[in-house]
Amino acid sequence: MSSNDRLIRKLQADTVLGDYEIETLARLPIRPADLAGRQDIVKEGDRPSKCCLVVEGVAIRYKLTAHGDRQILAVHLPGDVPDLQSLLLRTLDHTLATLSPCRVGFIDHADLLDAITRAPMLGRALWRETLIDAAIFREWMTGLGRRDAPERLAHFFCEIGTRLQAVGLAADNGYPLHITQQELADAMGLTTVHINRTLRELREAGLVTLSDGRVSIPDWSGLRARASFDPTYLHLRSR
Amino acid sequence: MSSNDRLIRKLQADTVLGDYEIETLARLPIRPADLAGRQDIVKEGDRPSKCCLVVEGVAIRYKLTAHGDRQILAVHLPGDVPDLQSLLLRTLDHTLATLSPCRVGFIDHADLLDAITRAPMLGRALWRETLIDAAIFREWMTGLGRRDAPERLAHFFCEIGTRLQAVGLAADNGYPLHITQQELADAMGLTTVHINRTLRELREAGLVTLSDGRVSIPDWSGLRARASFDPTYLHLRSR
DNA sequence: CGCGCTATTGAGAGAGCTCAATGTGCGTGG
DNA sequence: CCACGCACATTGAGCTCTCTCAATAGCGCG
Repeated sequence: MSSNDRLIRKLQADTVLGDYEIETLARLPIRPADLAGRQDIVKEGDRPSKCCLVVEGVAIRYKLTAHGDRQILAVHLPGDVPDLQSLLLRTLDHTLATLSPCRVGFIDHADLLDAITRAPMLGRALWRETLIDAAIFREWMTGLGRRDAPERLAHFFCEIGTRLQAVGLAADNGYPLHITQQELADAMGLTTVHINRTLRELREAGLVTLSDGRVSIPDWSGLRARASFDPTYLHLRSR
Repeated sequence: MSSNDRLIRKLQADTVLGDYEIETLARLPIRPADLAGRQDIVKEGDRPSKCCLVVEGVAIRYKLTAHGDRQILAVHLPGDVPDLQSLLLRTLDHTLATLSPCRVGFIDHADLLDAITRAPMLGRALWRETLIDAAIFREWMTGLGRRDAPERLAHFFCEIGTRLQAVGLAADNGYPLHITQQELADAMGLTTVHINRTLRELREAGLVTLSDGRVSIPDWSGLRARASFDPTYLHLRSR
C-alpha cells in the first residue's frame, strides 16, 4: 500500500472524506524512508519543518523526566501522523521514535499547509485526527491515575487491537506487536519487573499472551471485561 | 472584561492574531451564563451543539472509571474553551464541570464553524489551542506515570500559576484557587489523605501553601526546582 | 564463546492506600 | 442564638501494591 493510500485509509477510519479531499491527499508529496527500530526520529526541542507519517511498523512518543525516567505517551500505528501537531506548534515538547523498524513518509509542512488551504475540509479531518490523539491521551491519563496494573495493561492491549482492526491490520485472535517489557513499563508508568508479573497474571487468566512479538488474545470478551474497555474514546466511524 | 475580550486575550497569549481575526472574534455571538460551583456543564456521552468558554472562575474535565474512581483530566482557567473539541468530535468522551462558580459563555458550533470558514487563520489559532491542550495532557501523563506525589503536586501549582500569569490573573506571590483536597487528589491520581500529607510536606518546606482558596508561593524558584518545572510545553508566546 | 539485551523470579522495602477517629468552620432550623 | 448536620481537613495505624536490588536463564551476534 502506498504512503498516500495508507493515510487516506486511516483518515477514512475516523471521518467521511469527499472526493476532492481524497484527490488532494493522493497528490500530496510524501517522501518515503525506511528506519531501523528503537531510533529517535525527531527530538524534544527540535523545530521540524515536516511531519512524519507511519506507513509500516510502530512508532512511539515519549518524554524524559528530570530524573531520567521515561514516560511513553503514545503508540502510533500505520496511518498515524504522530507529530501532526508540529504543523502549528513550533517546538516539539517530546520525542518521536520508532519502536519496530518502520517505513515512514515525510510530508513538508509547506505542502500540508498548502493542501489544507486548498481543501479546508481536509484541514478539519486532520484537526480531528489531533483531537482523537488527545482523546487517547485522556484515556491513558485515566489509566495512569486510576487503574491498577492488570487493568491498565489489559486496556492497552484492547486499545492497540481495536486501532489495528480499524486499519485492517489485526486478526481476530491477536496482532503483531514487537514491544519489550521495558517499553511496556515506560508506557504504563510501571517497572519492568511488575510488568513481567502482571503479564503472567493475565496470561494465566487466559486473557492475553505476549511472546515473540505477537499479542495473542484467546478471550477478547474476557480481556475487554478485565479492562472495562469502552472504545468510544477512539471516535471511530463505525463499530 | 467581556466574554469576547477574554477569548481574544487568551488566544493572543498563544498566537499572533491579525486584525481580521480579532474583528471576527469580537463579533462572535457568545451567550453568557452564570453557573454555580461543582456542577456538570456537559456530560460524557452528550452531543453538544455549542462550546463553552470560561470567562470567570475555574472549570474541570473528568472521567469516571468503571469502579467509580474519578480522574480529573484538565483544569480550565478564564479564556479557555474546554470543550472546543466537541466542534469536530460528536460525542463527548468525558464530563465538563465547574469547580468554582463560573461565568461562562456559550458559542454555537454553527457560529464558530462559520467564523473559521470566513477566517481560516482563526481556525488555525483554535486548532492550535486544542494542540496546546493536548500538550498539557502529555505533561500530566508524564507526571501521573513517573513523578512522585510531592513533585506532581508542585508541578501542578507551577503550571496553574504560569497559566494564570499568561492571562494576567496571578500575583507574584500566589493566586486564588478554590480547590478541595479531594479534587486535588482526583487530579493527581492520589488519595485525599496522601494529598493532605504531601501538602503539609510542601508547606513545611516553605514552598507552597494552600488555604482559604488561595495558593501562596513564598518561594517560586524553590517550587519550580522541586517540580523540575519547565513551561515549554505550555507553548506560550512570550517567556 | 562471551557479551549484551530481554525475560523471569525471589526477597525485602517503601510510597501510597484504607480504615477510622477527631477537629473545624459554616449554614440552617428551631 | 444555639444545636445540629455536613463538608472539608487532619492525623494515626496497619496494609498492599508496586518498587528496588539481585540473581539466573535464554538468545542472538560478533
